[in-house]
Amino acid sequence: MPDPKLKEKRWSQSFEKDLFSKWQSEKLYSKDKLKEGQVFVVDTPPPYPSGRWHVGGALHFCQIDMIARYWRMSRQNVWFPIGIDRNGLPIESRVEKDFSIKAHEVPRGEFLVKCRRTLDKYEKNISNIMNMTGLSVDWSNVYRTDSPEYRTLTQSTFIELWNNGLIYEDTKPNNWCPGCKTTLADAEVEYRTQKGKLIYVNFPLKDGGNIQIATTRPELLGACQAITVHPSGSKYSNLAGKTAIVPLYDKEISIIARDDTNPEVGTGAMMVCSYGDQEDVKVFRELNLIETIIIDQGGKMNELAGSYKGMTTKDAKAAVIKDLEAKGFVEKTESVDQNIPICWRSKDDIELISLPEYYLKQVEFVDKMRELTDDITFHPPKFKQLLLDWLGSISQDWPISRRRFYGTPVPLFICEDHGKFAPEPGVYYEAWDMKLKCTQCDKMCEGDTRVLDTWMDSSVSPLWVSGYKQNDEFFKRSFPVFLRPQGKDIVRTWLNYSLLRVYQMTGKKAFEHVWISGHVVDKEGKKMSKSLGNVVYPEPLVEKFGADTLRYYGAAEAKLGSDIRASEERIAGSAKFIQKLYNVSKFISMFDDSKAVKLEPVDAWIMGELAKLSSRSIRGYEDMDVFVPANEIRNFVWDIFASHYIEMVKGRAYEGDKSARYTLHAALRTILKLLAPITPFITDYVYRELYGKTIHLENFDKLEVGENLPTSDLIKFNESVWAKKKEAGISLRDEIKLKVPEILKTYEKDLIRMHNLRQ
RNA sequence: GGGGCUAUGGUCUAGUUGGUUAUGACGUCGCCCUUACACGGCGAAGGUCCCCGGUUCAAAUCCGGGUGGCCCCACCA
Repeated sequence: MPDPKLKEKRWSQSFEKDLFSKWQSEKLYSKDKLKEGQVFVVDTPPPYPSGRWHVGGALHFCQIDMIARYWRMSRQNVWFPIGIDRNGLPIESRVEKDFSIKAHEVPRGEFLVKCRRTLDKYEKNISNIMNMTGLSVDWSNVYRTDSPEYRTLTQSTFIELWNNGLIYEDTKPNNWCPGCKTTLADAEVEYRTQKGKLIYVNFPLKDGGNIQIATTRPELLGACQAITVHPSGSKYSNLAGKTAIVPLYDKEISIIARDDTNPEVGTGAMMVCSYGDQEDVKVFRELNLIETIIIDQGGKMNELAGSYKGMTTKDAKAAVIKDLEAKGFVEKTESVDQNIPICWRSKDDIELISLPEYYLKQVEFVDKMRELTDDITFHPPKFKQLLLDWLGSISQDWPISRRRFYGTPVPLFICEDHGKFAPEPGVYYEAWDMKLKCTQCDKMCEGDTRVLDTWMDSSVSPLWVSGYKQNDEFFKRSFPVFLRPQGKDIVRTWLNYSLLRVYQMTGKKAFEHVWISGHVVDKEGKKMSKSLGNVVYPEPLVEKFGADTLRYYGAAEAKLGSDIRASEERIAGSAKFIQKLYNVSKFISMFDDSKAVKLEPVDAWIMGELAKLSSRSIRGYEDMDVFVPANEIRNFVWDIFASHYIEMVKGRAYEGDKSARYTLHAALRTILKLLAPITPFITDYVYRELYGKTIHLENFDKLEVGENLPTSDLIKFNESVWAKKKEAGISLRDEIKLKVPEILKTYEKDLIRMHNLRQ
């Protein structure tokens, strides 16, 4: 048996580290390597370092890397940048937790330093995992959204929009998180279901009698300004125009007829308080009622709540119910399921409070956004609907200011005489900590103390990575961005806001393609979370199985758009394939490569099958679903190439047959290249050992698709011979008397030898 | 309340425009160290393709209804 060129007995993940440092020192993925002409930019999601990454984050980026690697081998000029998203609430709540402090209670500068250091710490964890898993990263070009340069871009876009009137300030009721003490956008609101109490309260009428109201928010009684009833459909319709008295507060309010009060719901009469829900907001605005805010910014009752002052809303609710019951106002109490709006970060209950905030116009852009989506290819197509659903639900402009600290400062300054003004764009303004001369007088003016919603930063990432306002020449070659890959959970935020912002700045769609993946969940299909204790971390898995195994698992486990259930058992299964690939390579490495010659029939057959494999795999890659090539290649390598072709051709290969040796190597090169985006380590290892250069700068082979291939007949025949020998109780190398069927006559020579057939 | 997605052997998963005995993996059970590989080879068992109805010569695949799961939206006071 000839000596294999591949010396190692088996593939070991310990070879991976070496290869990764080679890639880095050879600058394989460097931005400088880009050539003239169009650049295919991947708007890689900048991960947020506010905690340890679980295996889902790692697999998500591996998949994105596979796509980027495919396009790099296929279209060459691919820019795959890595950024880190570092602004906003997540890091602030992390720091508040880690240091047991409240952001509002420590000096701002000190708090910012703590945030930055904590970000650095968690960022290391992420970059470490990115390196371990073999991402094709150019670390010399990493960007951070909290850098002065990036924040300058965010501020420049803000200033331009402000000057164009697309950003305005207004005071309107908004989602308020009492824990974070800031306004939130609708996209930052989540919902929690809970059992609540529906209280039926009798409101006395001024003229005698009662009107009954069902409410889940009795603590808001003090802010009650009206009662509405349907004008005709309700038993209370005839009370419209009368006056009722608010229990406990002895305040007179009117009963008003409104078409949109559903007579079927509750008692048919609704109390309107500022603010229980969005419906209250609407009624207040339309009826011009005077707003009474009885919950303060910390989520506690204020003096307008009377004797309940200082209580949390929860305590106040209990106290109010008790008092109502004591005084005989309560008719009955029912238990109901409620959907409570909560903060995406702190999970505190959200209250509706009005404060002056800055808004970016989005309502008037919704139709345009819809139009843009028609010109973008979604992978998988079905997830386009996620975006359309969200667009359909947009009913108000985007509040973009946050009363927080670690974010891009609102770049506005306030002149006592001339009002607010925006400075010149193109420079970074730490507005809360500086003064600027008014544009119309000599006064030095204070800057706004608020910061921008994080999504104001991350939504311009497509502009940043394509060189907008930094490098006009590069921007021309790379915009619109070729691909936006992201998870389905941030469609309503990152995707939606990016399309909006980029359209507002450029008048164009941000992306040609959008790739949206499912989640990685635990083995029962549940979301991973620390509180459930079901979090799987990637580092031990990489150490145990290697990056290629984990990556292959991430590609082959589920079709694009489906969730992946993390399972160590199944990762172990992927390791087997990596090992199989190594063994096949090692076998072929026993033989010298050979020039193309006239191929023997069996060799021509496998080249035809290889061409089919190649075209199917590439079709999968072009659809950006790595599931397809991963499984196609596996099935081919294992079930056709190794089991049948290699067995058939072995004899000739040992004898030095040129056709066999050429075909073995040609097939191996094609297989390795097709697999290189998914398993970049083992493919590069073998390619370098056997062919003397890196695989990652190669192109895919163009092969002629074979037709009328005898594949199924060959497989069937081989299986029948194996079965017969087994039945006869003889070894596979023993001779057997068997005729090669007519249809396989062309392959007779190799078949006779493979099975030791006696004719 | 509305909408979307989904439902395939013990577990996970494929199935392009409907077409002969439904894919593969993991696991299970036999037999085998056959000159790349025992993290292997060969073989086997295991499925009413969620349920009901319809279209069709023909449906896991299309249509309608139902049930379960996941997700999104919404003003149930």
